[in-house]
Amino acid sequence: MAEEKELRYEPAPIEEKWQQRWAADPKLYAADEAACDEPAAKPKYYVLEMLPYPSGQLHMGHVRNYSIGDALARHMWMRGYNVLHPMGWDAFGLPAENAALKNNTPPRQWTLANIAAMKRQMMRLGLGYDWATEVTTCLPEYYRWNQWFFLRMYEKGLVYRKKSKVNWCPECATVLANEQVVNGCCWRHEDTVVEQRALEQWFLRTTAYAQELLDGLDKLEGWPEKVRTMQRNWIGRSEGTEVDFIFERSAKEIREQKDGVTTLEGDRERVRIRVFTTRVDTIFGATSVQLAPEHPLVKALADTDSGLRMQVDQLMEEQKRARETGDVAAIEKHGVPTGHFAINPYNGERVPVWVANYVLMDYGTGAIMSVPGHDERDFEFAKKYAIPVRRVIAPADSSAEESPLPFTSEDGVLINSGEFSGLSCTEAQKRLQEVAERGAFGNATVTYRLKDWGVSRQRYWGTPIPMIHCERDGLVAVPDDQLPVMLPEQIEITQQGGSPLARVPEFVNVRCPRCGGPALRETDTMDTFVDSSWYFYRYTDAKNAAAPFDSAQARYWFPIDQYIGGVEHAILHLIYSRFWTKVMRDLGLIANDEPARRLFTQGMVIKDGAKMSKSRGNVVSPDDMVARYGADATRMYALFAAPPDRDLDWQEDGVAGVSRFLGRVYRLVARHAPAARASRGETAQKPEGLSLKLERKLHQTVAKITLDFEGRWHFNTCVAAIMELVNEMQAADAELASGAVAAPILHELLRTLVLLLAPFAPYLAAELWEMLGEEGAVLRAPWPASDPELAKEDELEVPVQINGKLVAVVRVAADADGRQIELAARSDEKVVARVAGKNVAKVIVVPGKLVNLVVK
RNA sequence: GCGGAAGUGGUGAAAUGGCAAACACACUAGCCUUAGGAGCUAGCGCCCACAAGGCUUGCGGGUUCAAGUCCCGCCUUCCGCACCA
Repeated sequence: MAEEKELRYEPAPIEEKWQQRWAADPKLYAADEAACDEPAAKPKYYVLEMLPYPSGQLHMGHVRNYSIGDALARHMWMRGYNVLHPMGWDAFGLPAENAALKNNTPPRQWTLANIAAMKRQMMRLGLGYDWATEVTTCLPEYYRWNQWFFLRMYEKGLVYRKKSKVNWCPECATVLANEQVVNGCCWRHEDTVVEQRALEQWFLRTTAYAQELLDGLDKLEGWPEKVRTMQRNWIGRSEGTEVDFIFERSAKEIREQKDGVTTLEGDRERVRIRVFTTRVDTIFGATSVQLAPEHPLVKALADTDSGLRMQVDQLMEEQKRARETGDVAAIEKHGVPTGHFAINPYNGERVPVWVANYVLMDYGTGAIMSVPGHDERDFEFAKKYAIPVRRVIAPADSSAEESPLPFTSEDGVLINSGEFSGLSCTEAQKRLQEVAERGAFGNATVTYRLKDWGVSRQRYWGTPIPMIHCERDGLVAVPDDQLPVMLPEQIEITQQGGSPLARVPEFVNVRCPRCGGPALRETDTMDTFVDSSWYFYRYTDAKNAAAPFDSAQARYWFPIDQYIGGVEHAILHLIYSRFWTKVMRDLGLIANDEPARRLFTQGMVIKDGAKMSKSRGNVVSPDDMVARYGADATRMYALFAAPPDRDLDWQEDGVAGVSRFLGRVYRLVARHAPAARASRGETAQKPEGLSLKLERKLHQTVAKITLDFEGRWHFNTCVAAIMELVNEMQAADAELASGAVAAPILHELLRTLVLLLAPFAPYLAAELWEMLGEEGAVLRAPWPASDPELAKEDELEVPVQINGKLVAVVRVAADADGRQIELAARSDEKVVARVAGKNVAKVIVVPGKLVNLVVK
């Protein structure tokens, strides 16, 4: 039959046709500028997917991420919202420099070519982005605002410089990112051990917002609990006490020996060792003080004690090696006695001062009091070195008197603690803090694990830090009117040491903006997380040449209504962006406290039970899928195969199945479109019979999908629901062909089916929309409403159980009351047979659900 | 070690405490012919030759008229954090 051939579904020509039409209509996915003035009539909706790194190839994780976001955006367009749905490129970063080394292609050229390739892939997938707002972070139009923000933070005291450790590969003679350190060695030179070098680095004072970042999490109800917990742990607030132990030697003595200036705190007569503890209630059990190997006092002592020096170097070496292999908790505790003593300010007890490899300089004060009786780690250490273990807390329930040490619970009572004996742990903590404050040897304090953000990178392909080093004036900020500090384009990337920028004299040698004398430009560039910390604000006003964005635009669009991306960004990107938002708010640029109201983290795409990776050889290319099955089938499969928050197992047979389904939809609509078209304008009569049956299914499907878009997001079951609807319509195909359903109803059935399909399979929906003779974009057609009257069944099947076991199913009217349902159940012959001769003790009737007879 | 998530057919999965396995994939049988990566029909958790019937949501308890779902204890897998004082 000739017409059969015409009905064959071939995605390629359809998708090509619509891709061209959409490309010719740049306003299609643009936000409605006029809507800003009438927020009540047309509310805004900002849906955002995390921007990709332009590697040159989309992977399936991207396809999944963008299919979710695009379905949501399309749905919201159809719901009549003013939608902002942008896309951009996280375009700075190391791979561009590596590619430059490998292929001798300049990073900019390599990056822009990758962007072009990926943009093509996105367009081929039919993703509805407003390309007029595209943001590319490696272009000066964007990164100049990174510099501008850096200067604003510098003015507010949120930027500072300090010496800090970096990973250094002696072979590459350059700095490595943490991810480039593999088992303590360089990723490119697997036999070369990475060193820790101390360099002057730039820092952003994220800790200034630690408390607000923590408190804000409670209000982020639209964020996954998992992400909020991860951030809480990362910020790591802990309340405790700082206490000064008095070192037995004076600063003067140490200074004399050292023949120089010490950096010790409290440069008075006595040297104080400040320790941080969360368990000041155990302080009468402190039997030693432990210092981190990098502690300034250790340095001072080691300067005059070469034996100590050697041993401390050894400890640092151990810490370093452990940090490199990532197995910090597993290293054996190891320490060195300094031979000196310190005095516990509460009881005057003289305890030895040690240096230990398990004490960290960058947490708390870099010194601890060691209480082996009530701390696991101190206990392990004390056992090894025969340091006394003393019990100072008795368990609250006295029967457990013999509880073994270390006893770490706070549910206890102080003993052997002088005047504080008898107090509970919590009471004692309060009292001891008061005493310390009165005696000026300590105070209650809060410590965070969160550290300031080191943003310096000794790299080429990043935002130049806008600072100048002048011999006369010291550090001088680049004035705003000299921004952007341009990244030089003609540059040779080599494997030589240090930042490539340092070898470009035209870049480095400048005049001091203050005194006009010769000066050197900073050659560090910024961490790429800076770029992604505020890019979503730029989308609201991407072309602005006078400011990062217009505040009114940002106020209109923010916060982001729905942010979608992978969990792997749960901490770094999402903390940095929250930090940046708070800084921008304090600069008066925006009104929101948080960047995104709701966050969704989608699951990974896996294949054969493992994450897709080149080394496993289980990578599926999106291009391949699109070429074989079309963009619609590829995207729809990504939504159908699993709920969006779970991992998705990629099975090509499944994509083929979705493609076959789309073919059935295509043929179904194509077969009946002529009849349906003919009815346009006619009003439908009240449906009955087959018409009612199909209408009912249709309205149930609309209700289900609408509800899911409102929050549950089980798009896999949405697709399944559409399949059920199509199956039911197809089963009635012959009757439809013979006119059993009136044309206006047939028209509504097909038209609504296409609307339901539009968020998931936009190409096919557009094609069928046109086939049905509809005008304009499906995207602008209103989302269908479900009529509850039509969706309602008039008869229900009610299962009947006896003692919880299914025995029969009876049909009753949908509005039957409990009595009627029970009657129907009890007159069923199977039920009668089972109940005969027994006593019905209880009858549970849940109208519309089931009947359960409790029989004895 | 701490924190979190998940364990359901051959596979991906579904199920406001109320008929477990919807919807697909794979498979089996049949039909069709333009022999296609096509279409259509039927079957498809396990046991029992069929039927009748029985069993079944990682394991063990509990709550309930009723548990995949709630509670307690275990096991396994995955993810995050990990000497944070």
